[in-house]
This record gives sequence, structure tokens and C-alpha cells, in this order.
Amino acid sequence: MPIAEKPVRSVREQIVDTLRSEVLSGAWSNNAPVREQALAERFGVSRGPIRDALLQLSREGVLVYRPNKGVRVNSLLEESERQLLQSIRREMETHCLSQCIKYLTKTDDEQFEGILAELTDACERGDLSAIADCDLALHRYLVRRASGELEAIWLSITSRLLMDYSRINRFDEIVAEHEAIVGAVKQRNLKAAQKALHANII
Amino acid sequence: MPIAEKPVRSVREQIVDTLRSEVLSGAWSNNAPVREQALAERFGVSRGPIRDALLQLSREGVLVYRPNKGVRVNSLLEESERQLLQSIRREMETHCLSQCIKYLTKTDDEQFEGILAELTDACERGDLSAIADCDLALHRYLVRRASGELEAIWLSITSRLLMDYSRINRFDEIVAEHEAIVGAVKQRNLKAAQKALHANII
DNA sequence: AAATTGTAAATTGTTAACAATTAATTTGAC
DNA sequence: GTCAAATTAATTGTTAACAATTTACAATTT
Repeated sequence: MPIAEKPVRSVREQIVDTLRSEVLSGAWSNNAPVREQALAERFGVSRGPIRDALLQLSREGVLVYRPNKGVRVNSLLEESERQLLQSIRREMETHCLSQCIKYLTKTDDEQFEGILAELTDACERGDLSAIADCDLALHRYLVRRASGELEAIWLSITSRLLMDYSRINRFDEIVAEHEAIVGAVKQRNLKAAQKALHANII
Repeated sequence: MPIAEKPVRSVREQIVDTLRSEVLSGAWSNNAPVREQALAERFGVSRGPIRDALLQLSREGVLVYRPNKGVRVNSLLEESERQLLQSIRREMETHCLSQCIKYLTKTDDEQFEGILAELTDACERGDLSAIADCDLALHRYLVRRASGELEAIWLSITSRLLMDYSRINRFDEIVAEHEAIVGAVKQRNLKAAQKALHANII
């Protein structure tokens, strides 16, 4: 049974999440190199923690690192790789759902509702960055609830897949799909929730 | 089509591979904390690169990082997680095999033969550390040959799985299974190679 | 004696300076 | 004017010192 661990997020982790979100929302150019010094000044820290964060995002596949040349935004996946990772992502989330659904509490339901509300709001505003954030956050919550162990691997795969999130434009569908997921989860209906997940991960 | 990229391995990467190998071979205690200063002196560098390496291995799941408390060796996977990752590993390697088998050259065959010879030797010596190394190297070569993109994700999963490699004791089986894989690959027999892979990943 | 507080040592986190490498610019020959 | 070598600038890689935090241990109180 998963235990709730205190959310001690280091400075590095916060920077990582911020940068990942920006890259996934397409805020960074694909070809422009990423400069450590500029990021350091922006976050008000030295190059050390920035370096840590960039290395982690490289390891995660969002950025690409080349010795002595820094990092750049990774290119999009090839279709065959995308399909494989998509399939694996489905497999993992389905597994996590079946593992955690019996342990979910009212608090979890509220969390899901909160993220869903944010997602809905973001869709109404057409804020692509916030949409990608909320989408990731909702699925991530589910995975972490089932297994902090699997979260890192899942995140590598999913953030890589979301790099071409900009192809999404049907905001109403996004909301509907996640409403279906959260609805089924709240009813503790595993089959329906898995079906909704499957329909959402396309 | 995968391209051969020059093997520019940074100091950090070398340290990472060395440390991973040691952890997977069970050379490190499960509870003893890992001290940065000691490793820095051992590798003859400062704490900076060591820190990078430890963070990367944490991200990979081999080590566990807690803020202000350093890293320790991760515990073994729970059975349900192990089965899921095992299944995903099979899926990934099967995919990579089907992708790269048509591009393999005589040079690749020689590489496989070389690693296989090392593996055989290691099994005869009963050198568990070298066995784990060679086993990982052989599969890793296959994956990288198909997709440098998938390598990092695959490595996270597989190194995590190999953390209880010590349960393996049938050395002759290990050799036979990998001989079957390499043999089928050399004949460019996809079906046979996939079957051999499947039998090896248990 | 057990628990608690205070102090010192050890360890991690961060920073800034320096070294090594790469990229950009200038210079010079043809 | 063009190309190539040399020079300069910009960037990453590494180091060592310092700050913040945690751990270990002794002193004190209950």
C-alpha cells in the first residue's frame, strides 16, 4: 500500500518542473541552445542547480545534452517510437489505476476534482501551457498514488510523448475525456475508468 | 534509420556506468549511505561530477535521493511492479530488435560475439559482477542500435530489474540463452531472435 | 535511568573563481 | 573577394571554499 510521503521538493525539483512545463508547452524554440547563465539569473541561483536541472531533463529525454555544447530541446519522436511509448504509457497507467483504486480516499477525489477544475478553466481560456500542465498533473497524481517507484519512469515516457501536445486543439474533447476519467474513478469503477483512460491516451 | 554516433563519453557518464555496475552486482550495502567525498577521492575528481552521477543514478532508480541526506541503494521492486516492468522490457526489446535487425552489419555481429565471449568467460569464472555487466551490455547494444532515443528509458527499467540479479545462479543457462539470441540475430532470423529474447527475459 | 537540550562534527547544498573547450571574429595571404 | 589560420569571446566543465542542514554525542534536567 502506498504511503503518503511529505512533499519535500528541493530547489532543483522545482526548477525541473518549471522548465519541463515550459518546454512541453512549446515556449522554447527547438533549435536555440539553452544557456545556463541566463537561467541562473532568472531563477536567482548560481549555475550549479541549473546544471543539475538541465542534466535531469536531458536524462528524462525532454532536452538533449552534448558534452561541452550544452543542451537543446529534443526533437519529436519518430512515429514507431511514439506508438511504442504510447502503448507502454497505457499499460502503466492501467496498471497503476488497478493498483490504487481500492486505496483512494475522499481526499484523492478532491484532488482530482481540483485538477479537473483547473484543466477546464485552462481549456476555456485556451491556455495551452496550463492545459498541458493540468493534463500531466492529473495522470501523474494517479501514477504516484499507485507507485512512487514507477513515477519517474512513467514521467520520462509521458513528458516525451507530450512534446507534441500542441497538435491538440479540441479543448472540449480534452475536458470531456478527463471528466470521464475522474467520474469513473470517483465511483471506484475500475473497468469504466480504464476505458476512459484508454480513450484519453491516443 | 539509426546512425552511429561517436562515443563521446563524459567523465560523468563513465562514473555513472562504473557505479551502476557496482550497485547491480551487489557490491554496495543496501543500508549504508553513499558519501560524496569518499567517491570523489576514489575517482580523483571533486564532488561536483560525483554529485551529477549520483543524481543521475537516483533519477534512474538505482539509488534513492533525499534532500540534505544524500543517496542510498534503492530497495527491491515489489512483485507487481517487477512483473509490469518485465513485460515492458520485453515489449521494448522486441520492438528494437524488429527495428534494427535489417540494418545490422558484420561489425555488429562481431560486437555481439565479443560481448558473448566475455559473458561466457565471466560465467566460467563465476564472476557475478562481470556477468551482470555483460548481460546488460549485450541487450543495451541491441537497444541503442535501434534507437538512442529509447535507450535511456530502457536502461531505467532494466537496471531497476537487474537489481536482484543475484538470484541468478544457473550460469550455463545464461550462456545458452544469450548464445541463442546472438545466433538468431546473426542469421537475421527475427522470429527466432524474438523468441530467444523472450525466453531470456524472465 | 530516561528524556531533553545544547554543542560539535560530519555531510550536503550553493556559490564564485578558474580551466578547458567551443564558437565567433579578425587578420592576412593569395 | 575568398579561404584559412590566428585571435578573441562566449560557454561549458571543474574545483575549492563557504553556507545550511543533519547527525552524533555530551551535558543537563526531570
